[in-house]
Amino acid sequence: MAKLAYKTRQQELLLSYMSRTQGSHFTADDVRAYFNHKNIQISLATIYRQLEKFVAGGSVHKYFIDEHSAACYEYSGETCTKLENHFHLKCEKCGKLIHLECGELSEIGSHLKNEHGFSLNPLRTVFYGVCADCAKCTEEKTCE
Amino acid sequence: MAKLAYKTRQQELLLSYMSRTQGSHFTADDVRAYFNHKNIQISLATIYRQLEKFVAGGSVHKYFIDEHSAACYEYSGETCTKLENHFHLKCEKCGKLIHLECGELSEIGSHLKNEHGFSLNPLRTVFYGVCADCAKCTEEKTCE
DNA sequence: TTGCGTGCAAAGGTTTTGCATGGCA
DNA sequence: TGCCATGCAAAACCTTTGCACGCAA
Repeated sequence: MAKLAYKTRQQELLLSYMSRTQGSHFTADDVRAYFNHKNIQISLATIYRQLEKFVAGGSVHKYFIDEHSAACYEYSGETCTKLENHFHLKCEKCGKLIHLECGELSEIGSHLKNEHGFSLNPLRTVFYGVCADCAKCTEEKTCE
Repeated sequence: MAKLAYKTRQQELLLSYMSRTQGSHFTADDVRAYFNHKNIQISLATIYRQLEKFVAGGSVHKYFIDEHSAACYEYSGETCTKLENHFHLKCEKCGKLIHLECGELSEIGSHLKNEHGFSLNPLRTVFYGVCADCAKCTEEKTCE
């Protein structure tokens, strides 16, 4: 599969963007907009192609939060292991994406593996539901 | 939100389709193709609009398995409770979608609720990973 | 020099929407 | 009759792809 054979200006730009946003997620268009704002041109097609390579290489993770909106990318640098207990919770009400570090939750993975032979990929899995804030608001009938 | 105000021919068609496919999932285009094959015309726009109403009403569940492919719909009839322990596992290798009934797994929901205040919606959540068959094949180096 | 990377524009596929018409109650 | 539902076509959206050119090694 595609490798990072050459070092290019665009690749450096993308890396610099991802370093500063480490720990949060971004879309391909976020990258384009960021550089466009600084009068630096970089093609969307190139961003997609570069991201695809990083995803294949394992240093960027890709997941989808909203049905047909843009794909989310998240840079983990070289410390892939740090993301082992990293889960994504998506609130169906307010749309908030919660990054959750929870060792207990990773037991799901063990259960799925041992009982069902399924190797969970927590980096791509997004848990949908209602976050604490929205649940509170619904009870109090103050939101929505 | 949109309600099933009127009873129409197209709505009956959709219901008849969903009754026979209960327990599995389908896309909007599956419905169109099925009826088109029988020389019964029904517009895709209508299917989408009808499905949206059923989803809002709670008797149809909607989720996404493949990134930018079509949305999946699943009819639960009037027995919504039956789907409480119903989870979806999606294999990243072979693309297979596994419908899993597991009481233990629903403890994730409890944990998320009690420890993190998050109300999981298992009907929309899809667990990504590698299924038993594909894991086996990878070990034996016979697949891919 | 070799061949990968880039940029542009066009195509791809699914879903939504505007508008006129049709049909339920 | 009044309003909702339908059908068609066009639009919207994100992403991929073909092709010619540029650039890294």
